[in-house]
Amino acid sequence: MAVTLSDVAREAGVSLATASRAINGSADRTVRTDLRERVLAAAERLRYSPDANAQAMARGRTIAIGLIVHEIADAYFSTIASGVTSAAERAGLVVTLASTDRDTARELTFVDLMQRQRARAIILVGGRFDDDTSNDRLAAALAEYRSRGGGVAVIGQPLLGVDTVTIQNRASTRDLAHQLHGLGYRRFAVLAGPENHLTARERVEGFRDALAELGAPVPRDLVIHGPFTRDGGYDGTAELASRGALEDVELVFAVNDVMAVGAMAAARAAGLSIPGDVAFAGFDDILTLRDITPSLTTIRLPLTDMGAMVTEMALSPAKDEPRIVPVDGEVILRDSTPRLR
Amino acid sequence: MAVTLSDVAREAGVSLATASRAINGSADRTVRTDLRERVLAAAERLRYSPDANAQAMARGRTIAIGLIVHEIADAYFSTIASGVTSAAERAGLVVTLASTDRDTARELTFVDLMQRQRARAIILVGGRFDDDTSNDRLAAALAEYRSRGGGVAVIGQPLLGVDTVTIQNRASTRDLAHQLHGLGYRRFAVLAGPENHLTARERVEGFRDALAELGAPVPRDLVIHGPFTRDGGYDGTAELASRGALEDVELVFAVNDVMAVGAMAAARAAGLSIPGDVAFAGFDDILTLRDITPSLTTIRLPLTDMGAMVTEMALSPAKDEPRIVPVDGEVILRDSTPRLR
DNA sequence: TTGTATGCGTTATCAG
DNA sequence: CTGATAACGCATACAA
Repeated sequence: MAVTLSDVAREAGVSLATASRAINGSADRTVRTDLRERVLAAAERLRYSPDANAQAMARGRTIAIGLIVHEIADAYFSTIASGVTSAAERAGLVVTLASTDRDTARELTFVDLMQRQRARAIILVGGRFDDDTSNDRLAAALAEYRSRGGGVAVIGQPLLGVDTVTIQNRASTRDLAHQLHGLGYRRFAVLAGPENHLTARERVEGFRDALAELGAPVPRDLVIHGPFTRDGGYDGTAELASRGALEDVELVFAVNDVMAVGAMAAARAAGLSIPGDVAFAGFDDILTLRDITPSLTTIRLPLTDMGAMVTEMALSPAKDEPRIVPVDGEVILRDSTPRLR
Repeated sequence: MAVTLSDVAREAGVSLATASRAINGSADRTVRTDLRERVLAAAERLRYSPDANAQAMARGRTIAIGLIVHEIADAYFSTIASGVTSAAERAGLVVTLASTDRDTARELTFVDLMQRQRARAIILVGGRFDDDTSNDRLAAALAEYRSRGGGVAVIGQPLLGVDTVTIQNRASTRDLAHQLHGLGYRRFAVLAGPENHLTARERVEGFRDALAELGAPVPRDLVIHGPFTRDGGYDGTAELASRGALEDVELVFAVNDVMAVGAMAAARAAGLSIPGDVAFAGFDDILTLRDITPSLTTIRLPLTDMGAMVTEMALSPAKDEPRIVPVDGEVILRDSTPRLR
């Protein structure tokens, strides 16, 4: 059925080996021009399509890299994914995508799957959880994958023993806290995300620590935990509103933008005006932020670049100690947090 | 280096064939229990990981499906992609992702790439362009891929000769036009997207035709063409504003949501209030819409479901005529288009 | 039920 | 520079 390289060779009147060399045509152009052209013509005529699986077998390496994200429909992840696909294309590789829906068990399953696919590298993106068991399991799986020659790089916390692009969460939210304080804000609430989500936790800690030092601590009961999603932001704010807490709060900080955006929707639904009655700030600077009103103060992350960066790391050797690449967030003040006093 | 099935067989003291049968363990459980267990134990001990490429060769089929989208960072595509990855996971398949940046040439390249990967199926999502040459070329590539046993399904216009999930663009925008007319709107402008983009064109035509029939035709100079992106919406609206055209216009219809959202940002930048000075409507009902203000009137598409649907089509036989599955859009009236008179 | 032998489509080794 | 031929890792007819 399928036309193979042997067919091409026969059609061109050369040996299999010559056909292979002519078509691959890599570094060693050790094939006579007329033969090469005959082979190429034959391939064209027969509509030959090399079998990547067979090539992978013979060569001992594939052209695939695995990308594992929490949720591809989320703007944060899809933007990073865009950076990954671009970098992969540049490197002549294809990316195999897996979306775990934040299920650590599924993460493990997908690492195994990529392993079986003999992917060149695995890229894992998404904050880790405070769960030693699952982190250790994952670290072990990745270590084994690496021991078999695969490359690994992660965007998240550097606790998997592999190359990591890590966001300076604490420093960024400290910075944000200082700037907001400078604008006159003193009474804050925090939509803190899941308690065991390390990214969320770091962001909260940086924010609260800085504010405590500044003499404007965030009361414990104004730190609301919930899902790291839009609805998490919405529900958390709805809860604050129903408690009447928002009347005393000047600014709500959500640990990521989608939460902040959901939070603003909830505030509006509760009849509050933004930023008149309450101000908001987020984290990530996802692209869709440009178009929400009022424009949201946030911390910008170079998401696409991070995708490209993590891809290059995953593909480069680095045999020694795991490399840690810190990424700074840049505070962007916008209309959602006007000067207060 | 790598541990192979032969290693497992030797370790378990059985033949290669038995080891294969024990580990694959498919329909025919034709291997004695004690042997099977010995093999499984050996595999576990040796940390055996089957080579998917070798399996693909031996079996004659892979477990990969190819997904080609215009831009994975776009909410429309990433939501569909989410539906595809879910459906693929359910089917025990992995998805190889390619983002073309709306480049038809690259689309062709990726089809070829998926072909080489011997992907089980190819899913192509994104509106076609009015460009017979590139469409024909693509159709030919897909036909060849199918003739080699691959499945193909598309979300877009049914002009590639393959199974297609097609959005009822005309009917949907006609419906929208009627409803807006019913709300009292008479003077419209349209952000029409690229002139050669078929989805954009269909949406514009349905909208304009209906309005013409209703006696409220959209003047040609209020139909602005531009990119199918957020910035396309922004720039188109900025142009309308700078021409002073928005003073006479009651409602701006953008052929997709990201354009509408960009358009609203531009209107605000021009000092207009929404919907006080001008109303807006979009198309797609992307998830992020929930959180923009005012909430945007649009036409809802079941994006995730469409992703699942197109995956199932691509994976199912259907040897006869290409199947066309129409998807209806549902008009959702929101705050951006209040009753006018 | 198990084992042997062959083939899958390429690349790479090693002679000519 | 070219051509046999042996891998690559696994599945599967066929034989035992």
